[in-house]
Amino acid sequence: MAFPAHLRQTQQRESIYKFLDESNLPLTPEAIHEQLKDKIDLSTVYRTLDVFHKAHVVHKLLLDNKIYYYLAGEDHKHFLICLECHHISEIHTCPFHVFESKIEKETQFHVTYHPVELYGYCRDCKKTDKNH
Amino acid sequence: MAFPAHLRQTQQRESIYKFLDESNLPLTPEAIHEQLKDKIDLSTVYRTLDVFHKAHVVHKLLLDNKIYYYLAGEDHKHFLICLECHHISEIHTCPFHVFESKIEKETQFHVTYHPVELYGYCRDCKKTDKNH
DNA sequence: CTTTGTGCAAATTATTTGCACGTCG
DNA sequence: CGACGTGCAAATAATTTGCACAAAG
Repeated sequence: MAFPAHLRQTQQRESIYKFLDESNLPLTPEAIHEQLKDKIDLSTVYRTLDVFHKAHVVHKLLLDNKIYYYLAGEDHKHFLICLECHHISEIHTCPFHVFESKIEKETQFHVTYHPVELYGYCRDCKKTDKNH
Repeated sequence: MAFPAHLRQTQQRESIYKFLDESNLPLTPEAIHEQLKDKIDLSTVYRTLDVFHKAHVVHKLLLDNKIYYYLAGEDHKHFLICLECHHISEIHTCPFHVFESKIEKETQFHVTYHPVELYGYCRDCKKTDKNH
């Protein structure tokens, strides 16, 4: 997808945007900087992600006390997050819209997005542990 | 609700548990410590929340780059989070279970919980800004 | 008693900021 | 040009840890 039109476009922002786009999964500022460190300072990564977030270009997600960023994209994204190995994978369906409009009507709250993280244990980690 | 039976029960843990239970909304370690600072050290708050989290007694949520903790309780909880004033309120319905079992079947991922945060603008903040 | 939790202080990690300079539109 | 973004270094905030002592079961 293309770089958001209403934001000033710099080389750094483009790189970060592109990297998020290609990665396709949530990433920490650290991880982003790790890949682009010869071109971009870590503080710029933070500032850029913040700009992106305020512009609703990215969303955030919490895992293992670290903040992950991912492109908001055109439709909602949802992730399966393993509590054991911390692996994140994406799922591609969402029956949640109905619920959302119901909430909007009842509460007059304007819902802009609903990231849904499903936490649990992936197939491999399920075996290993006494994780239920 | 009662203190989880399988965890060693100390005064500090009881206090923190009780405070979360009464507050009923997600809280930061800071905020918890603020209330209990004469009895409990901040590092104990962190350690306790971590124990609770590993035992699935609490869940976490991210807002404004701060981590909030709330009691998992017996049934799922869902929150409306205002991106403007950062107010959190709870909603009490959830049509998500069906989706959850579908995912479990398809992916063999064992879902233990699915906190759902709906982000958007509350009634008051909706008026104020050019928030859509 | 033996194991596990806690306070305190210090260390580490994560995030933010000021400022001089560079780049975008 | 003039407004806004960036790098660098330094500051602040958030979270974690070591260790000696205290409390729980």
